[in-house]
Amino acid sequence: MVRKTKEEAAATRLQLLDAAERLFSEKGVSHTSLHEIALAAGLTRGAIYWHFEDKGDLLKAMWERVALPIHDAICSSNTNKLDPLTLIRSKVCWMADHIEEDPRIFALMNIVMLRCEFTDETRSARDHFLHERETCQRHLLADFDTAIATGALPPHTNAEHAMQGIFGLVDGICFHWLIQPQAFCIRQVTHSSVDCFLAGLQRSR
Amino acid sequence: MVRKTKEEAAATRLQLLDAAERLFSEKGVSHTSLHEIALAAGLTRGAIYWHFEDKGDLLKAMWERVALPIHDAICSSNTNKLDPLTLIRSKVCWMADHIEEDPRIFALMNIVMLRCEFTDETRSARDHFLHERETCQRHLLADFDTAIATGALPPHTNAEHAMQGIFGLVDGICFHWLIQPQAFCIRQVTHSSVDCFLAGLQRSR
DNA sequence: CCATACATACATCCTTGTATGTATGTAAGT
DNA sequence: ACTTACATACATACAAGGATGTATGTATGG
Repeated sequence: MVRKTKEEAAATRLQLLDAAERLFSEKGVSHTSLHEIALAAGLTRGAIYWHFEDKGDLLKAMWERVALPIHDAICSSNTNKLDPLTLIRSKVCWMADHIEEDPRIFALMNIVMLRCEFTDETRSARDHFLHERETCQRHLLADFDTAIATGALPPHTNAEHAMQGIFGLVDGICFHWLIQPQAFCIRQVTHSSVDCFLAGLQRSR
Repeated sequence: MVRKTKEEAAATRLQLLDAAERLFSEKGVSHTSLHEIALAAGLTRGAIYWHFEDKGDLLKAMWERVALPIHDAICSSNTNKLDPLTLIRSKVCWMADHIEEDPRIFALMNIVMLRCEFTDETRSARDHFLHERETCQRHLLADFDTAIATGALPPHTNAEHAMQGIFGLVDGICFHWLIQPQAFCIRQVTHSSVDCFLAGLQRSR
């Protein structure tokens, strides 16, 4: 059955992205062949090579599709007029709050942290990831600056260290949870750890 | 040149481990062939198959060689009679204090976090890693219990959450640093973040 | 003389990339 | 309205290169 209309082609593309997402997350990027992906989507490699340049391009496309909402959540401006620390808390806990429910986010983080070698093959996807990561860090840094400026954090606070620390904290917990999801509740541990870290910032001398 | 004596054979084995360590860290585990490893060690695949069962076994052996000192550092008993929080601090900062100097530790963490897909091929090595990881966590948990029992931390402290949090913190910072080593000083950020986290624990209600 | 410690040779299986085939949608011409 | 022609959206076929595992060769130590 050859698909013809643009809508059907777009649907095919999504099927391929779905299959790639699932297989990459289950078996690892380099251990998944394009043949397997096409098969899982009920297609052939011809479809993949029509929609994507190669495996790296497919990975990148899959990556971009999921990374967008994550990026938006963390880089969103303070529309609700939350106080600075509450804003930071809600942003950095976003991942832990959604990774259990949203299989797509789970798959992305699983691929990034456990199922993907950072190498030439994944370079373009990785560059995209790093670029978004930097944007998130800049926004978070600005949020810390605001918190310091408004007195929510003491004036001597090192915003750069605070940002790197809290970012590492949530990613590290996520990393451990992905390795052993049954070991602990990522939501609880992330929330209490973030609260603890922010409390430590507030009361530092 | 065929090597004969047991000492020479042992040296050959170490050469293979060295080559594997370097290439795995540079190119990723699945993107490094046994042929490349043998070539880098000035040998052939025959030598690898003599000393190891397959790629997974080689990875596991390489892993065990480096993981041991890390394990010892974190699971060591409190011989210096440090106060509980200082002990915890020194243990969890050990990695950040050594990863820049020791290329072997750098390679191991780089492989674990960025250059290795957690999949069937790496299963035996991963299981070993997870087992040591659990041992470290148990020791660290005991250290937190001691800290609570001696009053260094408030009695209502959740030791399990604290352990997961601080472990995630240092691993997450390590993860980010490996992705972009030039972005920040891992030692500084780790130390200040750990201090901050422990301060938060101390002054929590 | 036998086991060790490799090197070499061989067969098989994948995987990738590309080239080609093909059926349909679509737009233009008449 | 009907044909023509071309682009689209794949499927199929082909060629080439690795990578792995194993089988065999071989030189030396003990």
